[in-house]
Amino acid sequence: MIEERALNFLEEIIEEDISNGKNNGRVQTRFPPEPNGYLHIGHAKSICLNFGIAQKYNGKTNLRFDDTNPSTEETEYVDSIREDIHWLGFEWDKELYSSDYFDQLYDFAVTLIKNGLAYVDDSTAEEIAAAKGTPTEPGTPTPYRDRSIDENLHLFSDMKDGKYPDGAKVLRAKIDLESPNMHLRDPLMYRIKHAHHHRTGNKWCVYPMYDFAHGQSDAIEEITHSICTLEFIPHRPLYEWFINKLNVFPSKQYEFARLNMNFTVMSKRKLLQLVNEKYVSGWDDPRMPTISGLRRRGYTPLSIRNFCERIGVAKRENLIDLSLLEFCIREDLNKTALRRMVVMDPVKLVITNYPQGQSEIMHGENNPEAENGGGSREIPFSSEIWIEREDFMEDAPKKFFRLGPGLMVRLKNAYIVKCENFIKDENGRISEIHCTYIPESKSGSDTSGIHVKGTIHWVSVQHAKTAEIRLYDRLFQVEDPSNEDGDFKEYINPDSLSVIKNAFIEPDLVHARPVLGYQFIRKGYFTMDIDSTPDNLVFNRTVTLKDAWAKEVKKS
RNA sequence: UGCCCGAUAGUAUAAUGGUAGUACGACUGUUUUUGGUGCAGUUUGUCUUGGUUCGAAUCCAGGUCGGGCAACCA
Repeated sequence: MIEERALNFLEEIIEEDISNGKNNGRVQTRFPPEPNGYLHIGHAKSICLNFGIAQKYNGKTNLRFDDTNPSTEETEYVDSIREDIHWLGFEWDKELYSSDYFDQLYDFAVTLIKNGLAYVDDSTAEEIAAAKGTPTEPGTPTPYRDRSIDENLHLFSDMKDGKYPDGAKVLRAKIDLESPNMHLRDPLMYRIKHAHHHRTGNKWCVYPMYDFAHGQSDAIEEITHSICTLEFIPHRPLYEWFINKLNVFPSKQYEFARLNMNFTVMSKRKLLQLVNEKYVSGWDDPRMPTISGLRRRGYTPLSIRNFCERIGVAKRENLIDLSLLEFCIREDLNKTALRRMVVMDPVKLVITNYPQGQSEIMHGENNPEAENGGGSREIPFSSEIWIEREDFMEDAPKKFFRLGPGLMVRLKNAYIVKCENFIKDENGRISEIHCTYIPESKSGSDTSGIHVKGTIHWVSVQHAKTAEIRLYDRLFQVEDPSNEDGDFKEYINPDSLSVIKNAFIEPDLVHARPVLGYQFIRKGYFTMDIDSTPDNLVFNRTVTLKDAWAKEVKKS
């Protein structure tokens, strides 16, 4: 966990409320997703905020599905949302649905009608929009605004009873058509939708709008602090108007700036497009900023919670650097990931003075950050090994601390070798590197007195197994795809996924398990993908290691 | 050209009238059997113009810039 930090503005408000004895010091929050898509890292911010605040101030958090629009909502999404919140490490108090309150909301609407504060409007959507005016011009009443209470009561009842087709009528609050706040210009409360609802089935054909459901749901649950994102600020007066006119529990709404991250998109609508149009394999594609995508990519719940802590909470728009998220996962995985050796772009290295056909067992620490190295695993060594092609250069520059003619390196967990020769194929490509090894330089019992600058990873040819490795990069080529000209999908990074079919892996990795994080030494952090089978192991790259050499190369 | 919200290093976020700090990034150096990790250090900031005050990032006024608001979406 992160050490103590200054309170964010919401915590300041809450501490003040508590010290003023507001709600008897009770703190109740809620996380209110609409089940019309998968949760993403932006939701994680909201989850950590709502659940975190409740934990911190001895309160509780409800999970409430905001399911007032039957045409977009599905139980698949409900299930994924529940799973993701649990995986992040949070437990909700009550699991609730806005649809639980449909009867009560209907009664609220009737109450408002009876008080002359709501009316049934037969106008079309276009007519209503036109009569609302514009931000700079006041709205005008439609011909139905002054219907009698009795008529409104009957019409609304008939709406509920299915006597009208979709769109024929709506129920509107009677507030102020000239308000500078557009949300107060007689907002819609109910619309007719003859649609099947994932929970209430065909019971209803009228459904409340968000604005008539959200605040009252908060009130019913006696939510003390209703935390939402900035775009709902102009809704707050309406939120309070309903609470006031209905004389229900006075929940208070507070708004913070949603998370934006560079090189990705964060709207459910856009993410759904990527899924539907097959730019990615699904909501849980490891390139997606969804919780399920990050999970499959190898991110840990702790890393995401730490990230949400570090980005802070405020009211100004922000665009968070992807590098902070990457820092958080490296920080966590560095402490826990098992170190293994994998060669992805192999070239053969032959040790000419090591007896052919002979092999020996080396030992490698599981994790140098852990106590006692986290234990060790066995690594077979022999006279022919695979190394990375990029670890050899025919004309090595001065600062290249790897292999080249006459150069020496340490083979990780094994011997120091010296390059004596190399062979090229007919295309001029290096096909084999010939080295001699120094028998006294064995790891752990090195008496050679030789110090080399570089250490490289390797896998014994004779003992190597293979695996499929999926390398991921940022999904978009530009920092803020939504803010570019044209369709955001034009900016998808064509190299966001590259697959290596037959990487050579050290034998111990056949025991790899999903969920665990691995560090393929010098290559990055990896995790086993759900597509993996014993016959075809598949690993996803979670994130690369920081690479000072790559920077050096880039500079020149 | 209405109403609302906001503006502190490259990116975020503190300082709540009294020394502008922290994290990430970038850059140095150091350690290292991962060019990883660790450690040490450097760099860069209060949108603007006035005002109040002994003192302003903070309070006030004007301006500038950014964002939001006119879905039978949430």
